[in-house]
Amino acid sequence: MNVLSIVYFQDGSESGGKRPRTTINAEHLETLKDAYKTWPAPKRQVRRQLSAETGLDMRVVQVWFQNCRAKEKRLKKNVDRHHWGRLCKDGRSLCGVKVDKERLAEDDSVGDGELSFKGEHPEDHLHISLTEVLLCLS
Amino acid sequence: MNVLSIVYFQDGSESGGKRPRTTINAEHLETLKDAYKTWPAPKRQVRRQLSAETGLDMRVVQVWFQNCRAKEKRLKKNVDRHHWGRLCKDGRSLCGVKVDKERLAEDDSVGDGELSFKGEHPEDHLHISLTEVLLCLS
DNA sequence: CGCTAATGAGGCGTAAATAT
DNA sequence: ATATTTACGCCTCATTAGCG
Repeated sequence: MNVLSIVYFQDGSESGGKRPRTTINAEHLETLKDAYKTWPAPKRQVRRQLSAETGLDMRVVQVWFQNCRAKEKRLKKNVDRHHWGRLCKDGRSLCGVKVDKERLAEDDSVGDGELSFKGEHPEDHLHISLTEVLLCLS
Repeated sequence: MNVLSIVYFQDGSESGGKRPRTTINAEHLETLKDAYKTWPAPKRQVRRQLSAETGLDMRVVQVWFQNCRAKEKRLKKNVDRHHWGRLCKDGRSLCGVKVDKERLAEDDSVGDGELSFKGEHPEDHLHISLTEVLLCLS
């Protein structure tokens, strides 16, 4: 049962219909993420500052923090080995990444929760944490 | 609930029918391929720029990139190390994944072009190919 | 013919909207 | 504030169809 809601914009004017989807670019993201690190649930005043800084609507900023908190929580659940194990189960794919259980890593140089890549050339080598991968894959 | 969308053609006319096949000439191709080299999956803003630059409809540009990626993938059998190297170059981040060149994998059990994950428990272990990761990250 | 522009189904991520 | 749902944009994949 969808109801057309009245949306109050920053300038005080009101408009019918939904707020158009905002695209948060990399620059905005940097500012927001930075703020999030030190204060994941900022009060109105801080949000106002962020809003002015980025040019984003205060409501947009608020929703972003809400979603970011939700995502972080979701992510923590994902890191739970049970979830991870479930994703890998039976060689099912995760975001197109197929798991090959027959070829498990047997070395000890790779720490827990880490991914290592060994390419043909040294500059191709890579070491990232599982959390980062999940962030990327999520 | 799908709704038949109105398609706006290049000449400005609109119709619910099919879009006539666009002929992408050599000049367009050069621009697009050039852009593709540095960024195979451009965002809306870039596509808009390309669209304005060539005179092609934004949708046409988007489809071209989609088809181009599909073609590249179709043709690519083995991993192109240059592509990988370019992505990791200078420790830049890709999709939020930071590359730590200081922590290269030194074991030999991980084959070329492969990623290994070693978790706390055996069932958490994972082995995926670089191609799959690239596909996922692309 | 081969090549490729275009389509449609289906999935994913996430901003926005709504419910609790 | 959190939890859930909805809507949108973009992607892939398989197919279809138009042009040289």
